[in-house]
Amino acid sequence: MFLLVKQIPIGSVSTYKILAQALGNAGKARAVGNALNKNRDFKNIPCHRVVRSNGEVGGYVFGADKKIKLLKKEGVEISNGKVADLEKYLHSW
DNA sequence: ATTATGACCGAAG
DNA sequence: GCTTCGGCCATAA
Repeated sequence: MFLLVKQIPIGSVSTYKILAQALGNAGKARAVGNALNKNRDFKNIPCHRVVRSNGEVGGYVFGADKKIKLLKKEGVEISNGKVADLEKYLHSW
């Protein structure tokens, strides 16, 4: 799964749900988020590009605000703690 | 083995 | 909009 997250290009995001599907484990989004949380290999993995299916940024080890800032920095529009246009920035496999 | 927790999701009220 | 609930799975104690 880490490889998948690593593949997310700059300026794009993905959701826990989609990530789960990409792994062939639809409906196991919770496990995905859990894994990211525990591992938090921000050295290798851009966890900040993974958001909730409803567009909310979700959580982040260093705080959701940092996550948002990073995303905005990469060109993803965030408004009110949510991705402005999820469809546009969504990256899926 | 069992229990509890969590960066989740969808449906229902 | 909101909250609650049931269901999912991985990890830790």
